[in-house]
Amino acid sequence: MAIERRTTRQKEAIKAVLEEQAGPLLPDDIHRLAVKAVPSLGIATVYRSLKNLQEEGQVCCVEIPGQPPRYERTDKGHHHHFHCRNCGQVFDLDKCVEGLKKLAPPGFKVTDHEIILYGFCKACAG
Amino acid sequence: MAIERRTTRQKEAIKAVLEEQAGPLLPDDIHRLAVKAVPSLGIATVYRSLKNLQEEGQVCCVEIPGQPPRYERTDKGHHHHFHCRNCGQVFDLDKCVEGLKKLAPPGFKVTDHEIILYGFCKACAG
DNA sequence: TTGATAGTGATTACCTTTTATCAATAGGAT
DNA sequence: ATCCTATTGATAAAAGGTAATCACTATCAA
Repeated sequence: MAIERRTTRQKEAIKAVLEEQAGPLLPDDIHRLAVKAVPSLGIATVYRSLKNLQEEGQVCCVEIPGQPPRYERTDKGHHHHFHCRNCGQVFDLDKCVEGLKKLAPPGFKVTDHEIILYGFCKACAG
Repeated sequence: MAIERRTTRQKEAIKAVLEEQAGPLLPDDIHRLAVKAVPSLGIATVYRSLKNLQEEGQVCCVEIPGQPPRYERTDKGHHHHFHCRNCGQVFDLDKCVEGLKKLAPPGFKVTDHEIILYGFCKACAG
């Protein structure tokens, strides 16, 4: 039998943080935000909950090269990311581009792709 | 005064490996290949040489999300990478696409970008 | 309300990649 | 050939992020 899942304030707080936020968050970010709702929340619970939410398909992992994994909801559809070189925050980009598969050499099979833009976000560019 | 640099068989072997290879390599890959020329070569020397070559601008770092850094020559110009989901090897893609800056929201300043294609290389797709 | 047990929090252990250490080796100018 | 010292190789240790441990707490079916 599968393990019985219980509803806890901790899990609800973590899910709420992920619902509210537009872009992907670091475990530490999630912890810092969710602690406002549940002051006793420990970082270990954040990691455990993220793992469970991933297994349940509610959350997925976003990796920016050279940085630890971030997490976001899976219900946002195909999109990419922008990484601000000043504040370090990651933003969602809802559009994509054409012709990516044509970049691969003949004989290569492209299954998916990743696009990351770097620069300065609105707040940091001003 | 700057530190006097000496030419050694180890450095030459590491540089030769990077010259020969098309795509970016892991430190372990470089070590495995360069050991053929200098059997005594230690992994520490690979890391040291890569650091020096980076400072000298001859080598740069390529990061695939979720993987340790790879290294390649800097003289290849603007290009992107393909990561084979079967053999794990990384290949260079010499073309790029248009319209990337248009993906960013108004007010964002895009300075550079990264494109990574995933799938199966010619050998693994066959 | 109670009891079985899933979940929590603090901490330690872990894993992987990278750097520091240090005695020994080997460029290369003289 | 000699000397100075940059470089090396083996190893230990660091760094960063994540998972395991374990006693305690809290959920929720009965």
